[in-house]
Amino acid sequence: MRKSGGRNSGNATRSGALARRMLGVPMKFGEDTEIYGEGEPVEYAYEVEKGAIRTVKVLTDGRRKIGGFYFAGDIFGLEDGTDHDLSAETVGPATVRVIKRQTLIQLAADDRKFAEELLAIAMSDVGRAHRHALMLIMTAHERVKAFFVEMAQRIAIGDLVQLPMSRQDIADHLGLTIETVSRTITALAGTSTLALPSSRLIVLRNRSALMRGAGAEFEAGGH
Amino acid sequence: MRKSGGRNSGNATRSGALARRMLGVPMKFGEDTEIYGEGEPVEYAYEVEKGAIRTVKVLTDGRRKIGGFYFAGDIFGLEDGTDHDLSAETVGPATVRVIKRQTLIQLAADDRKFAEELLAIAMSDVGRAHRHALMLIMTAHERVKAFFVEMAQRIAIGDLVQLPMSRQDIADHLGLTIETVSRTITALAGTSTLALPSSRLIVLRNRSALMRGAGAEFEAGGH
DNA sequence: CGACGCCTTGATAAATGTCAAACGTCGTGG
DNA sequence: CCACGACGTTTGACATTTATCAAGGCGTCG
Repeated sequence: MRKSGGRNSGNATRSGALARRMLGVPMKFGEDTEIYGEGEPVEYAYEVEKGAIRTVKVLTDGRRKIGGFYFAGDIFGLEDGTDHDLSAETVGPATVRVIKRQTLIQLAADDRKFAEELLAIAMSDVGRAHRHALMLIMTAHERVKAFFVEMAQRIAIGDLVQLPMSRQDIADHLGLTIETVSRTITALAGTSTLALPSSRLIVLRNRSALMRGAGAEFEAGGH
Repeated sequence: MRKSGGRNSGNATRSGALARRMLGVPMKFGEDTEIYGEGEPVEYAYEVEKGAIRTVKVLTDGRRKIGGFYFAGDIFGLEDGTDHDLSAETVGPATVRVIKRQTLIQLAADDRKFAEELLAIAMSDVGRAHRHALMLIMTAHERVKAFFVEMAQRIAIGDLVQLPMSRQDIADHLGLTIETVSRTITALAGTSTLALPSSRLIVLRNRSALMRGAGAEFEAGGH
């Protein structure tokens, strides 16, 4: 379904809770590669070391939903229940630290500080999921703006955002069609809110215009 | 904004992680009463003992979003960060167990089993938020159906669902207008998928028709 | 009995999705 | 080195869904 430029996103290797402790085994994955599938048992937790990951759910009628994107330093795959609710795939080539869920729980039991950190990660995931849900009740323009605000916070280098994901991925994350996303981005470029040297390269020209109406409360809490 | 019949939802007192351990102080609240406000510091965690709670966010332009509903046995208020992202209000008169967040963390540190349970609660919240987000990308009909499927799982007594919340609450939870919700419910009653003896009383007449297309994956995982 | 709030229903407008085609970029092969 | 082809993206015309505006019904409580 994809091929795209093998250009991988420029976000540097940020270290997260696992990397700092040298936990887990780094594994490399190619582009558009499944790391775990929907319905598979939850056995591991993962931390992105390099690249980007998306969690995906495909409905029976073919519609696709992207639960979230994970970048360097982010942890994913932490779910309750026995089976994964969504599958996880690489957006581009990526390196991921893998650790047994059971090991993680064990470590948490032995190390109180780590336990708190783990709980904090789970709770911040709750916050992220809530913000995502909040975003989905807004208009198409607001959703797209909110998406860029989030990307600005998470993967911007200065005013530059190098998008690792396709328009289709963005659309599936925002619950919109690719056409609506494309039109909205064009409109934002028209008002000089942002500029796009290429479709995957976004320059933030006016952050306050971007924030305006884009949830208006995405700065608070900053996760 | 509300007055409604003081009829409180019939769901019995289910006990959750706190009540089972006799933790926290039970407090009574009247209808439509704020338990904590958006922006307030996160100091306590809460468990519903009786009644129903909604978490609310009001956007600057007046739009209202309901993050979720919590019923007997459910825990809410567990957030990371220092401030609440959404406020919490009673839907009808309710009893809520209140416990200091710090106490909870302390307990978790001492009791490994409890720590795991706490982590599981946070993770299941993530799951719920994801399902909510998933629901929000579907059509109005599907969202309403999914809502009733969820209610059927969470507060049904047999085939009877006694809704504690107003149409407006449902609309704000589903990201729809009250009119669209109303029309959709009428349509579902028209196809005998459900019957409504009164606006707050729903009889599930055809669960499979309700599930059909309503996410189709809401049974799996059952939280 | 009357008023108020909630819910439903109807007519119309606006937003977004669908279908279709053209454009640009990039990699491949002549 | 250039031409072609594939794919992702953009743009356009039109259909559909949902929101908005407006009014009426219905039950509940004072």
